Parts: sequence; structure tokens; C-alpha cells
Amino acid sequence: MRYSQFLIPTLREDPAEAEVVSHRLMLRAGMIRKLAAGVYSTLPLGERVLQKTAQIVREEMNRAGALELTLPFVQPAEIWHESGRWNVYGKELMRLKDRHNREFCLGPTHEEVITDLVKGVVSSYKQLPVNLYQIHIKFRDEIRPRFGVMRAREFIMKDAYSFDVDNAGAEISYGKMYEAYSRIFERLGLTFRPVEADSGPIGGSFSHEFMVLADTGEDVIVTCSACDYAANTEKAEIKQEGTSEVNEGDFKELERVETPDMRTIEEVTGFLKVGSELLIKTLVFTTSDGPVVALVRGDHEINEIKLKNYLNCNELELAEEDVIESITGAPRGFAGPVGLEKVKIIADYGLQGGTNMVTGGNERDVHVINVNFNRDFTPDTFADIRLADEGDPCPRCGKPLTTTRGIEVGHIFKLGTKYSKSMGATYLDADGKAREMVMGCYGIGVGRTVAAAIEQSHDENGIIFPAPIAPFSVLVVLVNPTDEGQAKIAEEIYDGLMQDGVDVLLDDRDERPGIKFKDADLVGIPIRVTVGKNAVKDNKIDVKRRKTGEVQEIPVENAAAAIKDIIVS
RNA sequence: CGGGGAGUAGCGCAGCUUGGUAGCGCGCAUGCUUCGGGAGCAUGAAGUCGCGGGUUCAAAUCCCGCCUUCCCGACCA
Repeated sequence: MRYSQFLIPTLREDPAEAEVVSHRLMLRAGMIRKLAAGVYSTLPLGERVLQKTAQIVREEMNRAGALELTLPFVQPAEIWHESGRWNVYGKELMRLKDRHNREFCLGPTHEEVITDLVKGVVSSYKQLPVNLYQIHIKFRDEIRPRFGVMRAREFIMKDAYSFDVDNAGAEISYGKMYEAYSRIFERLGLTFRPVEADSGPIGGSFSHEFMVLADTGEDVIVTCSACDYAANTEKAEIKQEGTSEVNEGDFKELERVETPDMRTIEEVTGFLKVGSELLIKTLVFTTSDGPVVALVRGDHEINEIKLKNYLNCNELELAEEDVIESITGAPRGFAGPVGLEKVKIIADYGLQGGTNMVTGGNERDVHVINVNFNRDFTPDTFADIRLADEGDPCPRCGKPLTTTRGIEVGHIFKLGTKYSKSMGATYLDADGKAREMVMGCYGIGVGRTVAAAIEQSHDENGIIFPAPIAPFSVLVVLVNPTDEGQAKIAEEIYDGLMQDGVDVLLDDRDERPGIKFKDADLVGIPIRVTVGKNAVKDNKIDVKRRKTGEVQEIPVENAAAAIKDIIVS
């Protein structure tokens, strides 16, 4: 490809709309342009990267035995009613009506479509297992799209769905995808980590997220410093440390303290001159099954997902002021477990063993001190309901956990029979008996993976593409196209590389060298070959690696072959 | 949905306080010189100042309403 005939509208300055690195660089390198919030066009350069990424995904899916197909983007409401998700999916589901007033939605995911399809075409155990995938558009009407294509509303995704005869089969299918995903991100040249994840509203029994490690990542992941345990914060378990045994001899007398207008942990600890680990944070939640009170230590954070999973309820959110008042008799900021009745109280394990603690007095401007378990109140249960943090003990080995940031680029779920049951996807087994298929689903955000690669690999001059997804493998910079000698050499190298099947871009533009070099760095092609004065004068050309900046001089003779060797090395 | 910014030429921005002929840099076009890290000179094209309404002799500027967009938070298969 010739640069002069390609379209790479690079930007000299950072666009005002972009904050994060990958977004900024993708705009500046002429890979994408925004049409609306969270909706982007992919330009030719970006398209090449996307397609290379997709191709690697495709090859590994195929290797794992999955079959590519294409499912409709616009989906009828009916199948969503069948699965029961039309009413639970929420506003993220972009709903629309056709001219006959029939309801549709834009596909945010395709469990309904695939299940509907498979139940029609698969009827025998002989046709199973089967794993079907596609690589195309999804639309999710995110509350707040941001970070360019990292959290876009419309995006390219690879989504796969496996169908098995039984649970054991489903686990094998899941394992194959876990393998395939590991190979994919390996091949893409990314530093990543599979982590245990919460399976969320999509349902199912277990799940892993594939996280690309990057300081700018949106997600916090927790990894063990000693064993190979890794999970996202939503899921990360904490080993139960404390015991419920306390020495009653240490108990001091319960006391009531005036704490005018002090609602936050900081205000209370500052006023009472105690550490936040002595506070019992009391949170009132409303759930689909009524209100619940959750207790965590003052220096800990509640994990609503753990709490929700523990309670096994559909909805859970922090209670509004009026609910808090009706339960505690006090405004927000003064809730405490002492004297609370007729409401379920769940305490975090982290509170076990605490003595003489501080908590809200269930009365305006009052806290109580020297609060002790069993004497002053007894929670219904203790459970793991807080967010894991740096230093917490690993659930497997008890060694301290560390936190890292990451970008979720892939997610695999074992779904079980959630959809096959609701939508009636059954097959006949060898005995002629109808059984539900056992499903799994597996997604990779292709655009997000590209953005993550850029987050992970760039410098102040621009993108440094991992070779497997670089838009071109080699950029030949013809310094002065009006110099016939230079032009001839550059063209020969270009032709030679093309004939060898190398993706090469020849910068034959009538631009000053500085511009060409700046653009080269920005766009991030791994190998840059410079054909300039030296090529004509000394028969020498420069080969520079984008990643290391290392420059190598090679002779003009057989340059194409030499460059090809360098690419491989 | 709550809080905070922003919308003026393709991009980055000034002008608005105090109403009076719409500006700068980059980019773009043409010409000459230049040519190994974002050149110089000259000439030129390009804007319903986000939209609608109001005040006024006169609105980019003041007032009201709306839209869009970015950031923080809540949310997130």
C-alpha cells in the first residue's frame, strides 16, 4: 500500500474530547472518528488493526472447533420475553418499534437468538456438542459511554455459544474456550491474566474474565502474591480470619455520645479520636425481599455484589433516607445495629473478634461506644460481604492479596440451562428422552482489545503496536520522492516485500521527512525502513524498531530479504 | 440520574465581563525556495458563532428554553 493513496488523517494536536491514552492516540493516528457519544467510525487504518485482531480470534476459535455464523443485529421482543429478559435487562437494551408497532431491540448480546436458532436446528444428541460464534456489532445503551472505543455503545464483539448434552460436556467446552482465549491474547502480544469473576445477571455458575493489565484500566483485579489465585474485586473472596470468640472480660460499659452532625467515618473517628477499624459501618439496603442491614468495619468497603449473591435477591440498592429513618429512627449517618429489630442484619467477617466498637446510636446526633457483639446486639449471620483490598488474605492460601488494574477484554461464562430451560432448547438423548442443552457463552470485545493493546503499549510519540495486530508490518519511508535514486531503491524494497507477502506501507508522500517520521511514530508500525541520501551515497538504509528505537544499517542489496529476516527476529 | 466543564472554519483555541464590520495558530489550496525529526515567504478558500425564542436601532456577547458533548460519581452481559 502506498501512503499517498491511503487515507490516514493524523492529528497534530490532542483532540479536546479525548482523555485516555488509547482514545487520544486512536483519534490522532487516524484510526477512528466519533459520530455520537459511544458511536465511532473505523477508518481504514483502524480497520486493518481490527481485522488482524479479529482474524487471530477467528483462527483460534476455529482451532477450538467453533463454527462461525452471523446472527441478526435487530431482534424481536418475543424471544426476549421468552427468556424473561425483556423486563429485566433495563435501559441498556435499546428498544425500538417497526412500522407495524412491533417491538424490537438492538442486540446487546445474542443468547436469545442463538438459543432460538439452535432449538430449531438441533434435535439429537448426535448433533452435540456444538459451539457457534460470530464477530460483529453489538449495541448497548450505556449510561455513560466513555474512553473512546473502550466503553462504546456500539462495538465489535466476538461472541460464542456452546451447547452440550450435559454438565460435564459443558465444562469441557468451557475449558476449550479458556484455552482458546489464553492462546488468543498470547498471540495478540498482550500481557493479560484470567481472573475469577461474578457471573452477574447473565446467570450461570462460573465465569472468568480475561484482563489486560494496564495502569489505566477501569477494573481493579486482585491477585495473590503467593499462589495463582486471581479475581476481580466484585468476586474476590477473602479468607475468614477473625474468630467470633471475644473475651468478655475486656468489655467496657456501653456509652452514648453526642456527635452533632457527624455522619461520615472521618468525622466520627476524628471527633472520638479512634481508628476507623473500630467503627461498625451500618448500611441499610432495600431489596426485592425487603430491607436488610449490612455491617462492615469502618475501614472496609461493602461489596454489594457479594451481599446480593449472599442474599440471593434480584434487586439490591442503598436505601433512601425515608427507609433509613423508618428502620433506625434516625437520619442517615446515625444508623447502628444496637436495638435494631425486625430487620435482617448481616455482618462482615472482618468484624469478628472486634470489641468495644463504635457505631451509630439510631438517634440524631448520637453514636454509641464500647459496642460489643452478643452483649449489645447479635447479627443474624456473618458473611464475606466486603470488597477485597491490598493485603487481605487470599481465600486459597491465606497470603496477602495485591491489587492491579486491568481492562476486561474477554469474559467466559458457564450458563447452564438458564436459556435452554426458559426457551425450551432440548434434544433427544439415546433413550429418546428430551433433555435440556447445557450452555456456555464466551465474549471478546475486539475493539476494546485493540484499545487495551494501545493502553499497554505506547510512548510519548504514539502507538507501539504489537506486531501481530499492527496495521502494517513495515513502513518504508522514502525521504525524498523527487530524488530518483532514492525512489528507485524504495520502490524495489517495497516491491520485494510485497512479493514476499509482507504487509508494507510505502510513504511516498511529497512531505518533509520530519512529518513522515512523526507520523510513523504516531501510527506505530513495528519496523521503519528509511531510504534517504545514504541509500544512494553509501548503499545503506536504516531499519528502526518502533519499540526499542534501535537502528540497524543494512546494505541496499537484498534489502527486502534482510528486512524480512528482521521482522521474524 | 446527581455534580462540574465545553459548544466560534477540518483540528486546537481567543473574543463574551463592558452588545457595534468574527479573529489567531495548525491544517487545506496555489506558486517559489527548502528537504534525515512537525520548514520559510507570498497569495487564497473556508464560519447560519450548537438550536429555538426574547430584549435591543444592533446579539457570538445579555435573558429564557432546548440539544449535543466531555469529565467525576452512581451503573455496567
